[in-house]
This record gives sequence, structure tokens and C-alpha cells, in this order.
Amino acid sequence: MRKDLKMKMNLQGYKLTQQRKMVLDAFKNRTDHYTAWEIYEILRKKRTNISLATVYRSLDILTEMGFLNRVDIPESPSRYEFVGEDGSAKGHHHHLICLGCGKVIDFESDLMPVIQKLQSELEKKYNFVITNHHIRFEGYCEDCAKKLKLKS
Amino acid sequence: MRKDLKMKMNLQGYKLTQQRKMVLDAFKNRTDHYTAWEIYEILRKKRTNISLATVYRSLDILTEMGFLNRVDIPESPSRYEFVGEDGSAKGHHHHLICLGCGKVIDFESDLMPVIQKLQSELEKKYNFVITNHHIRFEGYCEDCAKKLKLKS
DNA sequence: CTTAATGCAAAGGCTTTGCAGCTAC
DNA sequence: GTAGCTGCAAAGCCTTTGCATTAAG
Repeated sequence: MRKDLKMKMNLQGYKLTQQRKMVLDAFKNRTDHYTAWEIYEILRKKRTNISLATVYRSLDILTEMGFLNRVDIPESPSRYEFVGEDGSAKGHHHHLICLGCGKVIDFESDLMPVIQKLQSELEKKYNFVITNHHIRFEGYCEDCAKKLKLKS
Repeated sequence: MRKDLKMKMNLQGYKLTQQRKMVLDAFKNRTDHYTAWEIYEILRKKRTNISLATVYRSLDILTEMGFLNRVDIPESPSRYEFVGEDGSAKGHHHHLICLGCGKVIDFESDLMPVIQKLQSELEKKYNFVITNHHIRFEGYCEDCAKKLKLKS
């Protein structure tokens, strides 16, 4: 498994460094979505040495490798979620995002077949190479809604 | 119509200034999606005087008023699209986004009923106040795909 | 008149980069 | 050994903000 990981990275011309291992490991046994800064803090609390720049660089590469997935959040730093070392351990899902605090909640849906169909129609119609899609809901979580005095 | 606009803004405690009018007008008779900087340039070419800071502030307010809609683009400045002065002249649609150049293409879909249902389920399940959603496809337009030598 | 909006320049937040020294392979 | 990686600090990019001046209602 570790061997496997190394092999995959080497195949892409990347080295499996201590830092990259640490960043990827930080996601294991965690189910949430983390910013670069949060990963940096998690690792520092473990008394490991890593720079924020390296966290950014590692997140990039691990995302490119398909081990992580980046979630872009309006007016808030990007967050990353663990996908799996085999590229698809975590099932397909979508996101519910709090515009107040940046919290991300995963949810499942059965829209895949419709979306797939739509995707291939769009690729043809607009000559696009589509690499991914998302269905996303945005709003305010209970706490943030209270703070803003929004009626739920 | 102009009167109407002024009234709406005053009701929200906003003044209808020359600059805000100019920014909103820049979207009329245009169908594309523009960054703050692009709007700034469009207005400067017309020999009008406006600062970039004011463009940002105006885009914010006009979006809050519902006249514009902001489209967040990964690793690229936000773009704005015209909705209408009555708040909904432009029909509901979704976006196909080029990760190479930031280009945005609108498309229609008939997913609304499914999405509405999903939204109210999510609001209940997670105690969220959901304010909006999007269905979005990302990838590369013909030109950018060529540059990156992606096979379409 | 009085409150809010503008312009300018400066600062802010997140992210990337240049470069000398250091590791993985 | 040597290509690629790291840490550090500096820079970059988009966006926001403080403040004196100006304009809207």
C-alpha cells in the first residue's frame, strides 16, 4: 500500500517525500474538509516540521494525483477532502456549503445518470472537454443563520 | 424604469449614483460574464471616470440588489452577469466553465423540479437556510484544450 | 444640509515563486 | 550523483479598506 503509493507517484515523476506522506496522512481517519492552513496546523501540532508553502505544493500534487479533491468556496480559502489512495475510495457526492463559516457538508444524490447525459450533450454542443461537475447548494448553517438573524 | 431603479435602491438605503448607473449599464446589451477589471476597462474606454474600487463596490451592491449575479471561478477572478432590473429578466440557467481561460457558457436544463425537492430535503436534514445552488460543469474549451494537447 | 459614496493609495488574505541548501532514488 | 523537493521570505493577484473630498436626496 505504501509501496503502491510510491510507485504511483514515481510514475508521474514525483518523489514520495516525508512531507507529502504527512499531508496525505493528515486526511486519513478524518472526514472533514480542510484548508491548507488547517493542515499546516494539524501537522505542526504533531511537532512535525513543514512549511506552509510545502503544504500548498503537496495539496496541489496530491490533488493532481487524484488522492485529494479540492472544494472551492466563495470568498473563503479552498478546502480539500480525502478521496482515497486508489483514486476512488470515497463515493461520488455533492456539497452543501455554509457561506458564513465555510463549513462543507457532503450529501449523496441519485442524479448521476441525468448528469452524465447532460455532460455528453454539452461536450458535443460546445466542443468542451469536461473534466468534472458539481451540484452545489449554498446558504447558512444553523449557527451562522442565527448570527445573521436569518429565519430558517 | 430609471425612476423605478432609483426607488428600489433608495428603499434599501442606497443612492443611485452616476457610477452605479454606469456599472449596471455596462451590462446592458451584453450577454457575457465580466470581471471587475473588465468592467473597469469598458468604462474607461468610454472616457468615463471611475475607480476600480468603486467598480468592486458597485458590483457588490448591484449583486445584493439582485440586478447582477456573481459567478465564482476556480483560480480566477469572479465574473458577473446581468440578471435584470426587475430581478429576474434572465431565466434560470447553469454554467459551463473553462478552467483555462475562465470563459463561461450558460446552458438550460430541466432539472429544476428535482433540485427544488433536493433543496428542501437538505434544508430540513441539516438545518440550513439555502440561498442558492448551482449545477456546474468544468473543463476546457476547444482552444484551451488544444493548447494543453488534451484529446477531445 | 447630512449621510452616504467616491478616489486614491495602502493594506489584507490567500497563494505562488525564487533561490540556496537538502533528499529521494 | 542529480533531478527534484523543501524552507524561507518575498512577491503576486484579486479584493477590501481608511480617509479626506464630493455628491445624492
